Amino acid sequence: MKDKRVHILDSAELLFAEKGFDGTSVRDIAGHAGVNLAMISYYFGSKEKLLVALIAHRSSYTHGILEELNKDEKLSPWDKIERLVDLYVDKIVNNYKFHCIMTMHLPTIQSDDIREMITDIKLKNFEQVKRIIAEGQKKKVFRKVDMELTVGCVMGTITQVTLSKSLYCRLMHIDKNDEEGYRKKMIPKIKAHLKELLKAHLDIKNQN
Amino acid sequence: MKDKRVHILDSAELLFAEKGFDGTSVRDIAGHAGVNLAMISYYFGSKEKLLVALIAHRSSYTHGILEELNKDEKLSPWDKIERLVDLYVDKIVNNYKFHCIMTMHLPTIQSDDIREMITDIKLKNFEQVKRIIAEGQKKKVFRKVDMELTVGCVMGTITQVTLSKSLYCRLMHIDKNDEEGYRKKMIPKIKAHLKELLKAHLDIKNQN
DNA sequence: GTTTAATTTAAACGTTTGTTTAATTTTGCG
DNA sequence: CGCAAAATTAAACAAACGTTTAAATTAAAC
Repeated sequence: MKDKRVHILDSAELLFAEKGFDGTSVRDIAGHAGVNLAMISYYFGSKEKLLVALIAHRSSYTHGILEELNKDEKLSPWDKIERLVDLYVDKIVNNYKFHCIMTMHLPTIQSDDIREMITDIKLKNFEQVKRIIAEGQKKKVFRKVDMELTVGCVMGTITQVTLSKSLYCRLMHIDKNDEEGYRKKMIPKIKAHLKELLKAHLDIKNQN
Repeated sequence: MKDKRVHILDSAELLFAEKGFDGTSVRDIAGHAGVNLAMISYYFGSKEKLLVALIAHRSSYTHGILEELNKDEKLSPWDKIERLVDLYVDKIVNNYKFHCIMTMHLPTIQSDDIREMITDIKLKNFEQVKRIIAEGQKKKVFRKVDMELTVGCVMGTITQVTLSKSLYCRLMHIDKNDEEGYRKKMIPKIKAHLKELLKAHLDIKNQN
């Protein structure tokens, strides 16, 4: 059954996100996935290789979408910014468990291979976003901004709200256990805010 | 010697930030601090209580500074925003190890007490910042914005750049091992970017 | 139906974990 | 000095860790 591999990966994702890589034991994962302890070594080789498999499994398709968005010549720079915000907010909020692992636990992971792998994925996505901004600047629609920090701001805002979920639930009077209600309220809020923010920040007319 | 307590706290901070709470053993900390393993239990009681002591030790003074800034009636809303950015960037970048622990590892910490403690600290600081923005809105200098997300954006940007340090070093062609050079270049960059961003975002004249 | 390979299992492996113990050394005070 | 309290130590503790083993079960192929 191929299902078992996926079961293990799903359980690992959930537990790594909640308790961290080191805070999660192989027994935890096996128990949660309902498989024998030894199956994890049998399928993935080791706990660390399980993490690698998880990352590869989850981060395969993002880059393709960004590339498509970039190539679309029918869209104006402002359109692309809007789509970009939608894309990232949806992706991160809906896969926030995986996003937790990628951002929170990256620095604590000792394996150089894994760190390198994650950095590469991030760098490639970064380049795509930079190209969108650069295009807007070339067309004299966007003003000159610090591109790295502009991207960092968008990513950082989403990450912040995602990682400090319980904090923002308290601030915004949302029940933190109502996963579905949280998304329904939060996603449009973040999208609107980021679009507004970028509009003010990037608009060449707001030069100061 | 009181020094030994501080030694242990410093080592714990460094190692928790680098390897995470669960990724750091009490033996690691004792070894790094140059003290006997049993001293940690002797002084702090347990590994978890050591973390509590660390948090209490580091997060004592921030709130006072924010309160002072808020009360200062000689400063305009824009002045306060500038000072706020300076304050936060300096604080986070210079204490980025502690900041790592507070943001990255908070969700993975199982103890409800500690989580509650950290959330409380963050909430209090949050309220102070919101009051600054609210004051600017009352004085018709700032426009109406989503306050929670505006604060989230500032915090998120700094956190993003701080946590993904190695990524931003690669992006900005800074040697990631040159700690001092990194700060010298990065701190003014982040400050300038955030001030510019907030100027565009908050200015009542940029209504759209 | 027999044989071979793939899967699944319980048990055990040697380490490492956080914490405690009990003995020893250092310190502060009369 | 003498002596009690505090600090420090090496050793041991049981529990949990990631991984391996070798036997048992299931699936696939001929």
